[in-house]
Amino acid sequence: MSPDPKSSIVWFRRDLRVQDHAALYEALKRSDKVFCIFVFDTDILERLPSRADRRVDFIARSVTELRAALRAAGGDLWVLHGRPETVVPEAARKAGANRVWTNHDYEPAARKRDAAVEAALAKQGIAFETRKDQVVFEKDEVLTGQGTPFKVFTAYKNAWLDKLDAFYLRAYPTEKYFKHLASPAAYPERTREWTLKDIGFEPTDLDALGIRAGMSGAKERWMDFLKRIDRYKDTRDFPAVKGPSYLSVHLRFGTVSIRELARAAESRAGRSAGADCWLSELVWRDFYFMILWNFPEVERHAFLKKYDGIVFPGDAKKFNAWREGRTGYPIVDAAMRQLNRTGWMHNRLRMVAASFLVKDLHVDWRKGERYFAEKLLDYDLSANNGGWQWSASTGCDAQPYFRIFNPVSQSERFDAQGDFIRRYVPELAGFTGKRIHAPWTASADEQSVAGCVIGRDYPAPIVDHAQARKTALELFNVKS
DNA sequence: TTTTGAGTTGTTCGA
DNA sequence: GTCGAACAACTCAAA
Repeated sequence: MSPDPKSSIVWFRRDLRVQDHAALYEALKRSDKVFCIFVFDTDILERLPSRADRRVDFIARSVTELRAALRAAGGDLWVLHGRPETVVPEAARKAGANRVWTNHDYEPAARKRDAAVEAALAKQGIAFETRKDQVVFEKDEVLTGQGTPFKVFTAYKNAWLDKLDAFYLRAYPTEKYFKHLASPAAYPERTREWTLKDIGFEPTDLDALGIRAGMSGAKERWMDFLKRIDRYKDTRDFPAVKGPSYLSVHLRFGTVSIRELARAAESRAGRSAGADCWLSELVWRDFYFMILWNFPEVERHAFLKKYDGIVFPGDAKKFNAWREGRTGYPIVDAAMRQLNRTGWMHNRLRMVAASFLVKDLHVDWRKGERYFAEKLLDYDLSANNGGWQWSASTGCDAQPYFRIFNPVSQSERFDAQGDFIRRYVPELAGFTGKRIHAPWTASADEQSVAGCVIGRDYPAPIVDHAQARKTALELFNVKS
């Protein structure tokens, strides 16, 4: 059947919503009939170590909600399972579409995938159209006066804020054109109710963790954060306090629009220190997407080339102790146990844990970065890599490498009462607020009273921070 | 081309 | 407890 010139496909990926969606809006506006698809990519799924995967579960739930929303709008969602370069062209052909719309993805692997899909579509005479959607400003929109990408954040942020206006924050009113959604009956195959089991996966503990997927889950967290946004600056650094937005996972999968969030923050600009501070975090997000696009080699290499050749002597024993939360440094162990148990870690602790692995245990930052990638529900290559390289002093605008976090003073500053530590390292709960940060300094009597003998009930520190700090300084003292 | 000011989130030391 | 300086010298971005 020859393609109907007025039919197109919208391919949903990390943009699992119907409102304010760039590719969906463009497709609806320019076509008479729009078919929606989502692809469970077997190239990705087959590499996952477990059949019970929180991210797959989160996506599946979000896809289910997306399908219901599209159905309510008169359309449908066709859920496919296979390799995108095969199933996307096949779907386009079956639907008689001559155009496939999707939103930009900036990760190296995704860029490769999209190039392959585009080539496969071109062979069939089908166009591939993409739009910016997951960031406010993308790869080449905010540049230095020289037309080059920024490499330091503050200058980037100033230019970003200068350029920002209502145009860039406008919502794409998809609902205006919902009448162009292809009706369920128009789909070449009956789409059906669909579950995790269909792709060989199992449900996880998202409910027990209080994580609600989909647009409704995003909205719930967003409404809750709006009540707290003015206090964000003062509360965000304390892991025992409900300070963050907890929206990272929703930004990861696009169950909420970045424009909607930035618009709300921007509308408070200058009147709310909390909103200004949070907007700045959204700028960081754009910044790291921009860096990853312009310098894709950072995925595997140090951004600062002079540090790329460092051989990190930290061994598997140390790495395993870090992973399992038994380094003997309570704040680090609590952070790692939070990650292992919940798939999330507070931002302050991501820095503490990363600094500790690299600067105290002298393990290559890439190993830590990969471990976070495996565990974090909100894992995003750009932000995770950027954050790790920043902590490791190998990244953008590395301040001098001798800025090394002290795990005890960080603990005293940001978890003063030890509430967070007690939550995740209950064996230390008997120690007083002061001692809990460095329990090895407690006397035998104190340990006995606390019901926790160091070296028996909780590990003694596996490294001495002062000594490890010196070693790190030597490790990084390389000539450019 | 040269100059100038500045760089997310810090720590330690000594007064 | 608090404060300022040192950490060591480089890179970035704009003027």
